[in-house]
Amino acid sequence: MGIDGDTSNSALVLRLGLSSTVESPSKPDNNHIPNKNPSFLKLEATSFDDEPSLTLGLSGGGGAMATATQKVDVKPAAASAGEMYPQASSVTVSAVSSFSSGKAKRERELSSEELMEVEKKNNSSRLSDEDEEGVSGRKKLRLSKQQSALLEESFKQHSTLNPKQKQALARQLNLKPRQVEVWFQNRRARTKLKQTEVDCELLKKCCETLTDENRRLQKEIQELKALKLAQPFYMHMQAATLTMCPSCEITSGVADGKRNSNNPFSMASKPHHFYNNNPLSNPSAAC
DNA sequence: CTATAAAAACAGGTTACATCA
DNA sequence: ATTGATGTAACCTGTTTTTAT
Repeated sequence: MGIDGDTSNSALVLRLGLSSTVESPSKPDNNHIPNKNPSFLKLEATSFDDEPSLTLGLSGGGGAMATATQKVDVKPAAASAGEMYPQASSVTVSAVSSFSSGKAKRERELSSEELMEVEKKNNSSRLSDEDEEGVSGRKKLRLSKQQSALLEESFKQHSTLNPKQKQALARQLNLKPRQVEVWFQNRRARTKLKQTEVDCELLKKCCETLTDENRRLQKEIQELKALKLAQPFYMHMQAATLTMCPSCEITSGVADGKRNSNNPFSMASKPHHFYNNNPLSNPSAAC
């Protein structure tokens, strides 16, 4: 049984190594991110700079102060996209305390996009659908077939997006950049999950094979032990030949011959008979 | 040149909702 | 009509990388 664990472990390590190489492309691909901000932010700002809530955030100059103010006013917009902005400012105050800092960070991005998007919604039939129920809690939209297809298409080309691509795709799909971003994140995760499942199946099969092999070898050992007990004499020679596979045995035959000449019990041929007749004595896979 | 903080992006995990059998 | 399973959008948290100071 100890053998089982050992072999499967080594197989596991090997396999994981392979799978990790499969997944690797995402990181190197992300290196286009660095110089995105200037143009990206500018674009965002121009598209919605007439909103009062935005001016709050921007006026902070980008410090902790700015994030705090944005955290306050953004979330209601996200939670209730269909509602008017005037309401947002009043609702937020009560909601602020429950937001984590991480969330606030994300909302900062969302704020600009959200505002821009809500504006769009007035003329977007598909987005206005979810507005109606987005009054409380998390809203969940279903992407249309076309949107999914386009996202898939884009994902095939590159599994990560730079800000410009994200922006363009979002415009094309009439979605928020954040939604595109989330979709890609989830899509990457699904891809990885699938790959992991495939790897897992492979490992299972590998494990089964090794288990069978192990069982077979254990059985063979039992047989040989039993034989040893039954024929102590014989086992002297057996010991010499047991570790050899048939192909090796040919070379050992010479040695046997030499030894046989001196051996009063010259039974050189016996081992061969043994091997030929014993169904358990298959050559090991290694040979 | 180095140290540091802030910002952005991502991975991994989780939650909540929609859909279907 | 109800319910459990499944898929997935949205979210949270921690980590890494980049950039500005």
